[in-house]
Amino acid sequence: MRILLIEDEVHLRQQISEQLQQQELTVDSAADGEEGLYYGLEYAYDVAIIDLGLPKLSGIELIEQLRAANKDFPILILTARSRWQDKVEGLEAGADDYLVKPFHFEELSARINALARRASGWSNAVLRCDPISLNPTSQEVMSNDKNIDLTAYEYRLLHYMMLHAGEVLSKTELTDHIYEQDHDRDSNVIEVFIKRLRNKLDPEKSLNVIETLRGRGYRFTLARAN
Amino acid sequence: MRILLIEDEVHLRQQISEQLQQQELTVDSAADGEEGLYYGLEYAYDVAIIDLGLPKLSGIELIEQLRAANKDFPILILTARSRWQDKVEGLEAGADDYLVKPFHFEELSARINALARRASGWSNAVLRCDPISLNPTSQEVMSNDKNIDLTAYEYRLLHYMMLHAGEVLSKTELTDHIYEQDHDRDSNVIEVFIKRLRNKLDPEKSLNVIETLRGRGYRFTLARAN
DNA sequence: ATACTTTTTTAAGTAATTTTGAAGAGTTTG
DNA sequence: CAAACTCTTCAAAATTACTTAAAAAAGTAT
Repeated sequence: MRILLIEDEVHLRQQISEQLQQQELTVDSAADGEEGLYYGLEYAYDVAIIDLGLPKLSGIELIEQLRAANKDFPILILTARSRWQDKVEGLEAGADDYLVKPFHFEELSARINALARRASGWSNAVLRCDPISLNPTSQEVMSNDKNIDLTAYEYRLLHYMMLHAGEVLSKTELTDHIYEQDHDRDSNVIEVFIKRLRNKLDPEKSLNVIETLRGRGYRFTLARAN
Repeated sequence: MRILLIEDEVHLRQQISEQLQQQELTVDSAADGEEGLYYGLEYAYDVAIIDLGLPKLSGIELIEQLRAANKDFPILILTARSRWQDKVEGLEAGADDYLVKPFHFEELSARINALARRASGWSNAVLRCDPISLNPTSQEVMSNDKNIDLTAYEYRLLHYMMLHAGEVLSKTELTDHIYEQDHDRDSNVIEVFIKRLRNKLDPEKSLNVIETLRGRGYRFTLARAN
């Protein structure tokens, strides 16, 4: 994910930039409005962080110009506490959220993530356990970039197992989470579904996606990649 | 698409409600904050319109409570010109946009559309999933540059599905967003409309526009083109 | 108002897919 | 090796969706 940071205070800029990079985000930073505008128009960002008190081109003007140029990435504005009223103007100009300085870094991080998620239209993150991925929104399951068609219960089982990738899940626990309450305990449905999942996800049996732990349950062996 | 309208002035409420219904939107309306809160917590909406000068529970409190309950549909606030400053508070409380009374209905309509489509990740006003496009303003639907005549409910269904293109939508979710509250749950209307949409949008069955996920729902398969 | 048209809803039959339990084969463990 | 557990297969049963047609409701025009 690529972030555009426009902030004139050198120290704060470097601090934010570093911390975002530690979150494995890509950060381009600009020190004034003009430079920021250039970046904003030139590259594609997932989120922009804009300080309103900017030299050369004010934050508000910058936002207006970006929006006028049809740039629709989410914009988070930063304002000094003494000028917190400015944020209203900022929101009017097309910003999506604001933060008053000083702020905790966690707060900034949380908002960036929320903005990015909302902007990309996903309310749920995709579960990735390479080479298998599951998208809860579209309910699409892919293995090696190939689409896997699952039935309703196969999907439920896989979803639960991927959510708990690496954990040992007893058959009882699995039935409990996959069926509404009080489902017949004397049945081998889970075994049957496990079999089908193994077939569909990994027909060549080269991955060993689901491990059997005799007497204890099953474990989804692939590690979470996100 | 289902809208929650909370406005105490009877006349204005009815007027807005009627006009929104002409846009093939489903509208639930409430006359005070308490009633509005009840609806907002109970049902799923795509956008809420909240007047700030509300009896029983103020608009601001209402917004705060909805947000506190993790309701994240976009909120548009209405304020009297004499109290336009209130909008600041409203935006802080978690509203997404505002409109000062009196306003032109087209303005309201445009903003609702903009809010809804931004919330579901669309950047353009016309929903395009090649070769199908839908224009919420003119209510025109085109497939391969040919105009498609849809009935009111066919249009509502398609609009909602295209807004959420790629997502799995259960029949319950679809009825919830297309009909006002208390609609018969034991009915196969959705199936019937899906059938009609499939016929009209793609008579040759060459596209597979709407996919069935047995036991789970339907998915509009064409990808967003903007 | 009344007749006519269109749309929406219901209902019922049909078709298709999924779920499930049972039974036998296969494995592991003590 | 015997007991316990798991795998595999299969088809009956259950569920779910599709399709059609006609009744009901809503909307228009006369």
